Amino acid sequence: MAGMTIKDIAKKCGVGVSTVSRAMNNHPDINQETKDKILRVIAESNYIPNNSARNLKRSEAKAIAVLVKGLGNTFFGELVSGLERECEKKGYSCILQHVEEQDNELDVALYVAKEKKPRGMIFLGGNFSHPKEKIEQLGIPCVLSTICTYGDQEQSFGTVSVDDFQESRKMTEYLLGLGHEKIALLTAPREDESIGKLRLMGYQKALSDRGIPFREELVAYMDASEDRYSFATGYRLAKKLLEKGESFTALYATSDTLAIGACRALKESGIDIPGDCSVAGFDGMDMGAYYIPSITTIRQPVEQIAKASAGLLFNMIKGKEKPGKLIYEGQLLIRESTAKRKNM
Amino acid sequence: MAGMTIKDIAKKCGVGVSTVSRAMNNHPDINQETKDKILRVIAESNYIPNNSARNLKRSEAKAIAVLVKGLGNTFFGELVSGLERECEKKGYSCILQHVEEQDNELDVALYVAKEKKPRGMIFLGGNFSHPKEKIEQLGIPCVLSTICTYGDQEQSFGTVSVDDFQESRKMTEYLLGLGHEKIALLTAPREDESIGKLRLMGYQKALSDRGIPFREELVAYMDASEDRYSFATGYRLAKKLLEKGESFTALYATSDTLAIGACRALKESGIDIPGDCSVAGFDGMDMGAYYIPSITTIRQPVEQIAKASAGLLFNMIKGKEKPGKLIYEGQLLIRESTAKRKNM
DNA sequence: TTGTACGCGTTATCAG
DNA sequence: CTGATAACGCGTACAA
Repeated sequence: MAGMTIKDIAKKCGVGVSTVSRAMNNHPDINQETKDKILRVIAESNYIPNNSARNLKRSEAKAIAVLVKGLGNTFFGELVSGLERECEKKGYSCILQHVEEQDNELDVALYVAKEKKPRGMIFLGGNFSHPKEKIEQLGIPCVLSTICTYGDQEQSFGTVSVDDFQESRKMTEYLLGLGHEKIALLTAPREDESIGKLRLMGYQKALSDRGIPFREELVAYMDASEDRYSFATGYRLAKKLLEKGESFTALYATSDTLAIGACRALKESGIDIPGDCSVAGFDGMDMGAYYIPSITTIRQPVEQIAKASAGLLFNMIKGKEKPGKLIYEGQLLIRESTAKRKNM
Repeated sequence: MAGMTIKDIAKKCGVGVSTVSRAMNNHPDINQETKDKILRVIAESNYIPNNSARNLKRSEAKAIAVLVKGLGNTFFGELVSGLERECEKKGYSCILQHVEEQDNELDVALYVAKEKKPRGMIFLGGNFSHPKEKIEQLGIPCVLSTICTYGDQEQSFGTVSVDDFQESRKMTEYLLGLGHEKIALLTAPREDESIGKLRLMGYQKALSDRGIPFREELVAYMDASEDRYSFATGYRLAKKLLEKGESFTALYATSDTLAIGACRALKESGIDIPGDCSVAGFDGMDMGAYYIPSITTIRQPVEQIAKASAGLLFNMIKGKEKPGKLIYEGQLLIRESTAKRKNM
């Protein structure tokens, strides 16, 4: 039977609908025997409770929602798994919602909030430059994971991430330490005001600390409308740099995908990695370890970030904690794609 | 204001709820002026209709659901985009639902069917060996995309894919044509009854056509409980083969991810690709093109499959077409990772 | 063209 | 411990 409802089950068991409801939702006030019987009948009948009706009725679900913008970012996978584990521990369920690259994550969030009534929300990906007012309209605590916002203003949401500025600086310093001075940079669009900007600034800071002038010609910015963090973009940007005839002995891409795309472009120009040019990425994606050469990168501490994000959010839900900024340290993974500059 | 309902909007506009409903749902019987006014008020008020209530009330949504099992499979991204495009053309909306690797896709399907009331469903990924009865309980037309089921029994669902048997045979023949006779194979668990089995059979067939005996020692099967199509698995399986001391001049992995993992393992053993050993994959993932060396593979015609899947499903919905098997041809992409056997 | 009233499947409240 | 019944917010038949 297809369209079964709680009523059908009630009839089958010879009880009232509320008793069935109690059985399903682990309510305390119910006789164990009746409960067992009802659950058995439910299992036999392939009955599936209607979630729409549930959500409609329920004032607040014991759940949090996780909004993921932009798939393909493999490292979100791990993050999500970690988040799910934490939810389970707390007895919360975890609503996963994907947001298309071109969609506005906050609009989606508003819908999800209304439909699923979660008690809190975690955002992965996206730039997240939204008017404060609109965020507050959500009416539930929010945590941005992996997205470190630029600036220090009081925020209405929590934030858990690495310090993109410092980590980027760390990577640049590592490359400088290898003797590279002409370091090409592949990065987010000029307009970017979050991660991209911070990573760019970290790069600039490291240079200036060494008294090396920042050279705009060595930076390839993504196109705001067309590009994403993808292999193709990395390839295109590196190609562009090469065609302009820029000379550099290292290339630092602000994501591992970009780095891999760039490697291909370098290879096609007959440039050996790391012999002629070192290449570094950012994120610590799985696949960088399997690439040939394996990619030097900054690994984001995914488990920690997941755990901390969930922890912060749960505390915010309980009113125990105010939205704050949590920073975790990334790990510089030195692999095959980087080496000392030749002729030093 | 947070919890706004259709009533609030009605009050604000001085009209009845049904008029508001009509305005929102593009009903014909409504005065253009009142409609405009209502829509304006809605926009100003940040009102969001409650989807749970909508779904509860609506008998059937003009939508199809797409269930994706196992992210990480980059090539599903393209497929989903294609599907979405086709839906839009038909005026359908497209409900995307992710299924965890360890979850049962059919259970999820049952939930989604009940909650969102789509008119049809498309399944991506998974093995899909489910009892016919349970599938029929879904009560709506289903299409498996990319999953070609083994056997020829009459099915209750449609199927759009490449012919995994033939394509696998094609790849093996290509490798044989290069002079390779000892071809290692990285493939699905022994228990696999769908894609994995077909690809294995294609490999065997190609060998036997040439009178080359099938050698079990050259095949590395995934572990049913632990492994997936991942870099790590490819690495592990190739490593295992190497450690057993098997000698082979080509390695055919039944997915590009496996192939890339295997490349890494070969490299670490000092084996040059394709100099000492050719490597081939399957699927036509983006990243295979950027790998060094780029990976020879069978490219699945994603756009065609997406288009055909949607087309078949819509026809099944309209009752125009019975569930059937649609086969598309894959494309052998010869890239850098394969070459003629040395010393021929 | 518009408004009123009912019901979709649940859960929660309350009286038994 | 259990059952009837009132919401939840919306779409829609039907009446106006």
